[in-house]
Amino acid sequence: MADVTNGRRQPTLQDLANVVGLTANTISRALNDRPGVSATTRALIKAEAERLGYVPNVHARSLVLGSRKTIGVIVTNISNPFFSDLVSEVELQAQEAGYTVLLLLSYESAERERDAIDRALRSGLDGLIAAPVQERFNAWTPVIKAGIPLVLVSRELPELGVDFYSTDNEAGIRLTTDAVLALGAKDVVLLDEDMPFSTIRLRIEGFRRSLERHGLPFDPRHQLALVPPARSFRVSQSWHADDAYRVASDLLDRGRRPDAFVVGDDYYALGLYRALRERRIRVPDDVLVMGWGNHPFTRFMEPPLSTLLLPFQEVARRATRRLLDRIQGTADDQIITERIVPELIIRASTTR
Amino acid sequence: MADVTNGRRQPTLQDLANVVGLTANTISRALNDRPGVSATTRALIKAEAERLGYVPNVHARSLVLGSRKTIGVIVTNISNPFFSDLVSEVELQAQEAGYTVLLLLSYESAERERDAIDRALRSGLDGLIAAPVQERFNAWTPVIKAGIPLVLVSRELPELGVDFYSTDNEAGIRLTTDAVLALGAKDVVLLDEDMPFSTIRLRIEGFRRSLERHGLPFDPRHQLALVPPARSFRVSQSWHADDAYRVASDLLDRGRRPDAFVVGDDYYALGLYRALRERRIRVPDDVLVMGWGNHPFTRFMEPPLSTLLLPFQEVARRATRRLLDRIQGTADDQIITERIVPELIIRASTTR
DNA sequence: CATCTTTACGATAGCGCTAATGTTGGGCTA
DNA sequence: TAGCCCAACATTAGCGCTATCGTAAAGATG
Repeated sequence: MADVTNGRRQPTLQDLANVVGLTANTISRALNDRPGVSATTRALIKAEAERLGYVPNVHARSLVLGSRKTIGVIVTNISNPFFSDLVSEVELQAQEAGYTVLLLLSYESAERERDAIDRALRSGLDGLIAAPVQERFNAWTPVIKAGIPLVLVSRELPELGVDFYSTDNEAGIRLTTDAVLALGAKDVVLLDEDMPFSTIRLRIEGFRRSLERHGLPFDPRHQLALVPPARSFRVSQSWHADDAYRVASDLLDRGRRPDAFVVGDDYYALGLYRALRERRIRVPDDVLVMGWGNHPFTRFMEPPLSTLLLPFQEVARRATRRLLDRIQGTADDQIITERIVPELIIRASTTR
Repeated sequence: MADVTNGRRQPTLQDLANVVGLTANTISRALNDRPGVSATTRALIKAEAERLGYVPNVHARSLVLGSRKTIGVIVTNISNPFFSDLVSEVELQAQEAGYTVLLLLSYESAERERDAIDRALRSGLDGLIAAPVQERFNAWTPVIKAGIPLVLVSRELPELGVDFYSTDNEAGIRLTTDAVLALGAKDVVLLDEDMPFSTIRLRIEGFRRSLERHGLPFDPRHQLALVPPARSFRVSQSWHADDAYRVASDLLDRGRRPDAFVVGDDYYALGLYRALRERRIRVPDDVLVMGWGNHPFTRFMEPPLSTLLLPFQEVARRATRRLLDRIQGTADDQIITERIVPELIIRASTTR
């Protein structure tokens, strides 16, 4: 077989045209199922393309079409099951729409986030789905300026004026807190991360309101146990559980004996369980424990942990659809803010 | 300020050239720090580019340079901590080398894998890191044909003749099995997935050899408990643990009382623990349990699970470096096959 | 002061593709 | 059979960038 590619690796449209005896344009129309080619030549061309292993050059195609059929996803780390589920679902949705996914990780670092945004801009993406690291929104303004559709998830930046999809943290904390209060808990402690995220602030605020609705006092010194921020976001590690173990142990050793714990992450419950077990405090008899996130191991904890199923798949689905609508120009010009209510999962840790 | 972009969204090199009064060529040289521009004009150009928010068009750049500075990663699902760690590390390494990462998921489906490969080829990637779904290698030959550097991880396809990096499954199963045998176990059961992967075959084979080295018989009907393949790979779920629970319960209810379990995934140990607990079989007093993977929850199981730390980060690091070497043409033409030995982590579940 | 070199830039071409516009010839109608 | 239409192709141009070569002016050299 003659080398149609003139020594180049991949055959081009022109190579195909030379072989078939037609012009590159016709080949392009044939392969992309555009009109203007007879059925027989179309078949011939497709067969020849297959035979030569022709793969269209996306660089050229992207250049002329102005699109790469790629959306970017910026999240802090995919070791967090929430984000891995989110990214998985985005990939699935994008793939079905003929888009591929560029993954950029920020590792909870503002600097890395800035870098990720920069790389996203330089990658010629059609759109971007992002869970921002921080409260400062101006890191994202270049994306807006560049006219690249942006949809935020998980953490809101209202100043940006872009679509936002998230799990409903307020509804979530209300569901979990009310569940233990309904069982008669009078002294509930919220064990959560000590970070200045809007999500966490919303949780604390919602927690406070739930207590007050039930006529219970809220004193931050008594009702809050804050876990120092995690140190590494690179790998799936259990520092969360460790830190929670330490914080819970301290609290218990200071003689505090709440009758219920509500936590901001299932991993905290893992550490909390150990602290309680060591002190022979029984769940649920002596204390109720309510998780957050429905991590895969929670069903197998002893006792099985009541927790909150976060609808991250649904968040991802809606965010991706919205982004694709924006990319394809089929979106209305309204700015959507949706918070999807999570689902309470009651297991033995809050059953009496 | 005059609209230099003629109504287009993003300013181009030409726009910049018009503003500064030079040619696009000079602008390009200035911005990319290539010689042929005086220091003063270079500074001027950069300042102007900054002012106008100029972002180079990657599509055009990729077309002329023939590279997109992007590597693809094909894995089955990122809900598996192994793969999420792998992808994270690849992203980190790639990013440091100035590359971005395109994520493609195959969900353990041969069909989806084929589609992912197809999309990878059409995405104009510079290279590809992949954990194949199946044993059939011909799905990957188009990648080789297209001349795109490919590095496999986790699952080997020797016929392809490409670099391969993995954790050492044989060494791993030897480490875990020998650990329980060293404690005097005489009747060990391997609880593993019932799938035709080379990794699992290697585990079973290594398990058999370990038994025989210790003068113990290996009868598949007694020493093997196989868990049906997982049903969904989309989300982080605990079907693994469920299935293992069922298989272990069956085994125990048939009256089998092995003195040690070695499992192929920490999630199996989670289900196994429950099956044992329900039958008041104590770990480690009545039976030893050895995990696999060092999932973040294992330290907090009761008793803490001995397990195997899989060096997925190291695998990712080496694979990425090798791929980048291949892309940049700095690799020798040898085909590397490396298996990195995992690290045994002894906890209470195998302590007497 | 003629010649050579160097610096700083411009002019041109082309990467591989698609969109827009031409061109041809065969079939149809009146 | 003149006139028209339309399917099936070709021709041309251009997306935004970089590489290559060309050129004018300034400086170096004897």
